[in-house]
Amino acid sequence: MSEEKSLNFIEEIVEADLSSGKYQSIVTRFPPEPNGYLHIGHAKSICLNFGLANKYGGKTNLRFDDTNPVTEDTEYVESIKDDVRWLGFNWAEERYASDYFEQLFDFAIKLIEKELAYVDDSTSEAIAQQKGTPTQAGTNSPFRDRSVAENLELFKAMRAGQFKDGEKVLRAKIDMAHPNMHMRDPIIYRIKHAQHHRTGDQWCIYPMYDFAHGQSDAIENITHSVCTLEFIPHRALYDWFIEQLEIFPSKQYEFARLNMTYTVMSKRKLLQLVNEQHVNGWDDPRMSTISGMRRRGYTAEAIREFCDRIGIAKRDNLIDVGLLEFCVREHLNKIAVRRMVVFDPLKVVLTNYEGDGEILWSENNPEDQNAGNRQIPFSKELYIERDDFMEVAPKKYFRLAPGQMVRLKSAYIIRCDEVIKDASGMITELHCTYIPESKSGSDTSGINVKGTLHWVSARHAVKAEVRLYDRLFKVEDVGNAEGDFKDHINTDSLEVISNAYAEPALVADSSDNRYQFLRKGYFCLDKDSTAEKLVFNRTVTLKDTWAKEVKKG
RNA sequence: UGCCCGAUAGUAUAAGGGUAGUACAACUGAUUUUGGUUCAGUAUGUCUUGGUUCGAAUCCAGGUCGGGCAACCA
Repeated sequence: MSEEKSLNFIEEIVEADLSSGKYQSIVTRFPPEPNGYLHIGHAKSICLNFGLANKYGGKTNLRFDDTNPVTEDTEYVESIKDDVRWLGFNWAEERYASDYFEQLFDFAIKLIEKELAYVDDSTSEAIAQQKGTPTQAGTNSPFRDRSVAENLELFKAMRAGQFKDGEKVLRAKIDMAHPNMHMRDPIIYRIKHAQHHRTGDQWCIYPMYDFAHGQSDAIENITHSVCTLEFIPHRALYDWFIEQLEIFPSKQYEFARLNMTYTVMSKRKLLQLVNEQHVNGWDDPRMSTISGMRRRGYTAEAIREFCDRIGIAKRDNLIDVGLLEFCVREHLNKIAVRRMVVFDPLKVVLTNYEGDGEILWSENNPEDQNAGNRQIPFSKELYIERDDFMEVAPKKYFRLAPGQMVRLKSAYIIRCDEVIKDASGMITELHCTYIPESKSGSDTSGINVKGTLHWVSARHAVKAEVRLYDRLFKVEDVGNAEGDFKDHINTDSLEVISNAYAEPALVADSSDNRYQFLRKGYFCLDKDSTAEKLVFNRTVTLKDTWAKEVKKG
């Protein structure tokens, strides 16, 4: 008996609509504006919209809400399509609000004919003035009572390009005293002599969001139009247009957008980070964009799992970025092959080791027997991690220290005999003895050690660059922190290790390969890699209870 | 001061009149050739005041607190 998973409030609505017979099947849509790259907040919406259709046997359209030519671009269209596909979703149809410009224009004509829209010559300042305030009713525009004929003529003249930007707008005629500000004769068309990324210079008037979104939903027979909370006050308008235009009654439902600790989640801010070069582009691995997370090594499975776990509700939320990292680790632990890489090398000489060296074996992934084994060369001179040694070790320190023993992973137990320093007192190498009977797999030494270290053979090591990322912001709630969000940027969010030493089995060929660098974290190949130099991104660290212990003191 | 949303452990999210549960985070311990993984366990919660009811997180009323709404943005 598997436990029935509880439904979120939107699934409940869908199930009710299906069981009441209101709909036989559902149609949803994911409606990005192509003016920026998608971020993890969009992933939540994508998983919701596509997830609903998948679960209830419906379909989802990808619709670009491209009604503002000034900010939009095909570069964004392409990136958005890539990201949605990468996340693992297939849209039924690729649509554009701009596909409907002619139809939308006709809708506007219909409204004018019904005396529900008028051309207004007021300046934008005057219109803002007329709107009133939330607590104060607005006032009518002096152009509100133009005749249908005059409105028709003027609106067509607007389309024909007879006016300059801002000279005239088309407004819905509703109620300037309405308690909902959005119902106070909202602007539905404005003049913009601008090149549109798809329609070129075909149009010089463009519909506003409120006059495009709901109608586009209706045209596509969207049954459940899911959006975020800030559109709640728009719903009245959404419904009003559908009713007046007598078109398919799509319904809008709102859920709370995703906020995440140590992260900004607005296209405007992300754009600013890119433009002002606080990061290296939209796909910088520190960015909360889908493309950034992809480059960093997060998997689509992990992101989908995350979206599933955070749930859907209507209250504002701030999700711990740690949950995302948990999902990433959880997936990577199962699929990543293990390799040993030393970031900050300290030479170890095995004084009693004779011969040219030998080949040892180690498992590629202890979580997955099918992942097989690999060969690792072992020799007299090795590198270990500098902070895996302490001259004066505290209690409970299981790593190397003078006189102390540790196991080298998949190799032998060694004991530290002597610490070699240079003139400045800097430790340059460790002289150790190895225990021949302690070889992994055939250990007859009877020695038990608490610590196991990763290592590489000095002679066989391969150099690689490793990029370590930390959170981009220093404060938890960036959105509500004092001052400008850029004041809180973590200037130490990128650390580059240009000469890490890797075992020779680390010959990455694709960023689809996921690695766990033993005791270090999960890594993937970066696109900056060349034949001469491999570059790895740290996707996420391993959980580190020892570091926590040290911190506690 | 108008209209609209919301309020359950630290953070999220369930329970739809009948035992407040789950996950992450935290903390104990066990296992471990990764101080990883896994496993076992602990602590912490219904905004408030009334009402309805045998019984309220849930229904009703008042309050409090938080958020949104006055772009020719979406």
